Amino acid sequence: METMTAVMQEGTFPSVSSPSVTAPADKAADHGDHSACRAVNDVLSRVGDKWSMRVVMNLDRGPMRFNELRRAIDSISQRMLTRTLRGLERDGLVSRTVTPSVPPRVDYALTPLGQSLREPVQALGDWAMANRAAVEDARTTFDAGCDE
Amino acid sequence: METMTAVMQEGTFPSVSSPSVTAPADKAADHGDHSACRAVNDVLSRVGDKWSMRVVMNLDRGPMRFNELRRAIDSISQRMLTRTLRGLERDGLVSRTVTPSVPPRVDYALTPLGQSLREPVQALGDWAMANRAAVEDARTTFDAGCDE
DNA sequence: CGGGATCCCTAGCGATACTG
DNA sequence: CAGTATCGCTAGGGATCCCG
Repeated sequence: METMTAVMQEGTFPSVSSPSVTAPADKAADHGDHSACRAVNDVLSRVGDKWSMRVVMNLDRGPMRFNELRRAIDSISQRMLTRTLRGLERDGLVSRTVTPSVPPRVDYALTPLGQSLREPVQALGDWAMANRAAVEDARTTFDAGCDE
Repeated sequence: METMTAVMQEGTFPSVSSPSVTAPADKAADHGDHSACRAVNDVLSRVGDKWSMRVVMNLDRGPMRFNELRRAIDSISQRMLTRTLRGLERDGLVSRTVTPSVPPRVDYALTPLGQSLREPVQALGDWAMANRAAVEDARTTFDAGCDE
């Protein structure tokens, strides 16, 4: 077995409501809500994972079987689909339903928790769509200025 | 992302390896929106990166110098801070300002683009905070049922 | 102080091949 | 069909030393 999501120890994340944009030189260290940071880092790992969100997005349209998902995502290897689904299942984002028929049938579906995750992820997706041009442009500019 | 090969020598920083844009015009891969998927995967990689968001969150409180950031994030290595900042700068999320004084001074700050990213990320952070108990519970249950 | 260059170890992931 | 198991590669990332 293995630990899929690397849990870290400290840092800062939510509750960043100190808009002292012009006043540095004070405490530089994070203010320690360790558990909060861990949770955020945790979900970020899930989301940032190469395949998790692809799976979630596909599952959004209803339950799917293993190879159905495999074909839908297309470029994913069978190994990674298995591992990704296990991770999502472990986190309670996806449910796994086995139907012991003659060819065994397994359906994967989003749990309510999984569905609720879709919303903030969608927001991030919207940001990506809205700003990808800016980002790509910045990249081009940066690369050019670096090499010239 | 295709032009990022000659810029660095030790391996270019983040980015999603190859978003499965294998060329065939049809093939009925995902559900249509290839470019959208690529953009989302892209930003997801940034966000899911171990350090990027930590840096962004710290920078939210105003410009900071290199070692100031280093101390703030604390567990980050100098190498990763450099690389993370480069990546964020390349994507236009962070600006780098050099002041050629006797001890050289370099300030990093969030660009407007970087600040705008904070919002959807915050939403994700909120989700994490709201559901971390559910996730941890699911994990415990899963692990127990798996090993018992 | 800021950051490039090296060394090296580990996790992530893809490609088979095999099983119920 | 739905996995599990094994191998091997490479990108991620920590530690260290060095330089302007």
